[in-house]
Amino acid sequence: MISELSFTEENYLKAIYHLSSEGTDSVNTNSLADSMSTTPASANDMVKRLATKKLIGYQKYKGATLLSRGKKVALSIIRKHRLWEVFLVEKLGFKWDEVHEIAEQLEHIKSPNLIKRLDKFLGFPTIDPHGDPIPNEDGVMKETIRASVSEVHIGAIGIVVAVNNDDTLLLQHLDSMGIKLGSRIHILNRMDFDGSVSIAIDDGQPQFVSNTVAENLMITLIEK
Amino acid sequence: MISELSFTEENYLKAIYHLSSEGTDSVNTNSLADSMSTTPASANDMVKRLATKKLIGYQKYKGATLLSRGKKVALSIIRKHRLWEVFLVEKLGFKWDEVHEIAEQLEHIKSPNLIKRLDKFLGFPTIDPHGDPIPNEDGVMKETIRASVSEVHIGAIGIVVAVNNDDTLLLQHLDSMGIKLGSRIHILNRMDFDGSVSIAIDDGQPQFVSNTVAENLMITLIEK
DNA sequence: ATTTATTTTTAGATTAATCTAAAAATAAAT
DNA sequence: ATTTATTTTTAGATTAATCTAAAAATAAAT
Repeated sequence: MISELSFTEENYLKAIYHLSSEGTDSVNTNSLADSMSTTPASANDMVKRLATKKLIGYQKYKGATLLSRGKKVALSIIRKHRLWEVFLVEKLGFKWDEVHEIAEQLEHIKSPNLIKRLDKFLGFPTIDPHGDPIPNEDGVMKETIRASVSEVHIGAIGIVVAVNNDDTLLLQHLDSMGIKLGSRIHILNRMDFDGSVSIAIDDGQPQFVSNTVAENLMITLIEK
Repeated sequence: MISELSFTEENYLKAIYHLSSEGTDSVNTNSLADSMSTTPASANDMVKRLATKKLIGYQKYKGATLLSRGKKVALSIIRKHRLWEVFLVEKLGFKWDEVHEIAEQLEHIKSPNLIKRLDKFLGFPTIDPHGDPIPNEDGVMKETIRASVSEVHIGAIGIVVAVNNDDTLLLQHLDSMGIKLGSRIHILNRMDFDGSVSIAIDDGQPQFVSNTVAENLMITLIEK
């Protein structure tokens, strides 16, 4: 068993997990400090502490890597975070972009039983409102494929996870079409001559989006 | 506005609130330390800190009393605690006696919006699964009347909040009748000659309990 | 009214988590 | 191959929350 960790320790493990899944295998002190909004000195202290607890591997000047125990903790935090986000959006009616900060707090509640029951209450979701996969109790999660509407295959279905552009006009256009983060998009057809795409939003009527819109609209593919 | 308080500070304020509502107006260091499972020295340090933050009044050797700011914090923690308990029992199917520890953690989540939405989701409950009243946003709560089944008026409805006796036979008897903490009891009739009482448990069929049982069964009255 | 017991406070330490400033090690540039 | 820049680590401090042991104040007992 892993002895009680502090919120801070849990947050560091989560940060190391996220940083190491973004390419680099070994997480260096500066980027860790950055991601935790603290100083390299503090990050270094914490890395040493987590290493003595055998949660991460660490050699001076060589960065940190999660050990299996640490990875298990990180994934359980991520699982809790994402399940709570589903709860906040689906049950309490929060919007997609309001839930992160609250889930950052809720993810540290310690009670395995609570999470089991919450999971059941929510109908065992496998994806969170941001389109990210929810690890199961063993830390296993579905791989997700993230792509723009301009590049996915015809027939694909995905959840809008980002708009690669914060142009107000584009955002207003998406809004008027009923496209928002979390919308379910079905790719019906693509015109070769101009790259415009025919899509159905949340199983509604087919609509056209221009190539420019399609390029900026990021989705994660979900299984049909 | 009240600056961010630590979990510990919030817990101390809550403890002071509970201790001062149990009779004594001014809470002495030893009982506070007791209730926080810590040493008088620690409690004394915290009392001094809360006093400099103007959350409590404190004079050396004279104990602590909540100031209005401190009382407001204490009541908001209690509100959150009790709302989460309702959630855990009614939505997640926890039993009455499993929720306290989890609610102790959830009560410290900071997001007024979350609590507003949770309150709505739960249907604006005014009483928690233990029969304790839930303060509203302004810290106002219904007064609850706690009495034994042997003394309340005919027609009263209450929630079982305690059994004044830990005799195994009595507990087994209650169990076999389907009476547990949190059960809703409707008092139908009382026999004058022996004090036995006819009750309906959770809107079920009328059943008789002896005067001895009735005397030991504590309920809080709820509005009809 | 003293003595005795209890309660409360103070003094001094400890641990987790943080910081700044300086030193040491590594990586990049000429 | 040195010099320069960057990254990482160390040293020493700080704050919150805790502790033990001793001192001081208050309350209870004779």
